[in-house]
Amino acid sequence: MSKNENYYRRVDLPAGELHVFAKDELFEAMGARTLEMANNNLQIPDIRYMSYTPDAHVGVGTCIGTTAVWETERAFVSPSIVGSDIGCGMRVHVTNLKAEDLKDVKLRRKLVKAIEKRLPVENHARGYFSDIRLEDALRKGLHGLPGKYVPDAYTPRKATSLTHVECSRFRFDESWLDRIPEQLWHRSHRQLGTLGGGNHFVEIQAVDIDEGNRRIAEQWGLQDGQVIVMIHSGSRSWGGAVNQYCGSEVAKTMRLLGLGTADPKLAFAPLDSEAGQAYANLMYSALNFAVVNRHLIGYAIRDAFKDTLGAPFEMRTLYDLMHNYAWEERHGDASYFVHRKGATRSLPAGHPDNPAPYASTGHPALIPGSMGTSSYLMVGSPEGARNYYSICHGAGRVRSRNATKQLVTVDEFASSLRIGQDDEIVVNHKGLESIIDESPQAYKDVDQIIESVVGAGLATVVAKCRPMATVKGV
DNA sequence: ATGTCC
Repeated sequence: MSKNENYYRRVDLPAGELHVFAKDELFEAMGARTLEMANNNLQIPDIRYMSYTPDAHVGVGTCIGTTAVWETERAFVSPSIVGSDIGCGMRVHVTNLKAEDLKDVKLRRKLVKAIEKRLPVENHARGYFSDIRLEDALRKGLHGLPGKYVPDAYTPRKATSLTHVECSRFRFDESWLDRIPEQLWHRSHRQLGTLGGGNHFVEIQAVDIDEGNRRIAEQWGLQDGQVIVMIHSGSRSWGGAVNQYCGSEVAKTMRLLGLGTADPKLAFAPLDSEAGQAYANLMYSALNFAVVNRHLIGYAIRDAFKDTLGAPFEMRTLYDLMHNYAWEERHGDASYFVHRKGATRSLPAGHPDNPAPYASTGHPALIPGSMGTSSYLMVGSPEGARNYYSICHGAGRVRSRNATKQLVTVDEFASSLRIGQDDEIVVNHKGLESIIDESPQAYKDVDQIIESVVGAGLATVVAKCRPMATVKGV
């Protein structure tokens, strides 16, 4: 780590201050368009704080990597600063396996096949959980699931399904659900327990503990070489339904109140307006969907492991958390409405908002890398308060899907996954052509992102997680 | 991201 490196700067834009947490070369690579977008977002009335994490890049209306904060009493809510996949986030399960148990590439292939059998990954796929009512999941989150799906039977010594999550149930005014048209409801039926496409994935990884945080790693129950399962998915078409219905409501309100910026795609409304309330309440239903969806993906993977390995198998939940959402948080003595779009909350030890099991360590912050590269388990630092405890959400895209398809060959992609070697990262796609836009060259180097977060003092590394097998949608 | 244009 170079001593003269800067990891933070304040950028004074015409509309206000943008705080950027990134090492110099990452900041310089962000480009003028990211600053233009910040300047538009800073024109939303009464905004109190806005920042970019080092993985920030251009998105629709608002950059992915944004944290934007209002005081709750005069808050605006913005579908653009939540992002299209409401509730998108990460989940990690800790197995009782060691990496050497999965050393045989044939076994990893068998495992990937077993996962595909229980986890629909193709476009338009229906989920297998036909006895779960969509309404119950939307209203009550994990508490709306039948008992058999809260699989603590797999974690006999410790119940972790409901306690080791950022939030097991988002409460909201459920009468807003009636506003969603029947046709949009229909799309979401039987979609719980499906992976989705794009950057969503399930990955089997091996843990490498960082010496500096070995004590915390042990308190989290992690050991070197331990196999974990990392899940990245969101609210599928239900989030889309919420955006579709609320998008037009928010647009109406903006016209009525004469609100807007240079970017017509940047949508926002006062939180206490009719449209703001519609969006906030229905957004919470989508957060419930996303948490339940990742939970059920975990449930399916447990069964796949059990089918493949037999033997006593455990897969307790380490944590589930989001990186596309907005909600109320207390900071100091005041209440704030915090938006995170491609940003992860990372609370330090002792912070009162940690779930009970992580009160004394801080909760795990789950940061995925790109395909073929490592992922990270982080923990927040007290100094993270200066950024409302937001850190990065992953590597961050560096070139478009089309540009990546132009640039990267199938052979290059295959070699980055070490296809054909003993330590091959097994992928569920026979041909890599269809997911070449997810190759590592589409993304920034996650190690540089992590170095920036650590260098800025926002969080520290607890473990680096090496990929062994990956399941992707299309 | 998304039954990615019913």
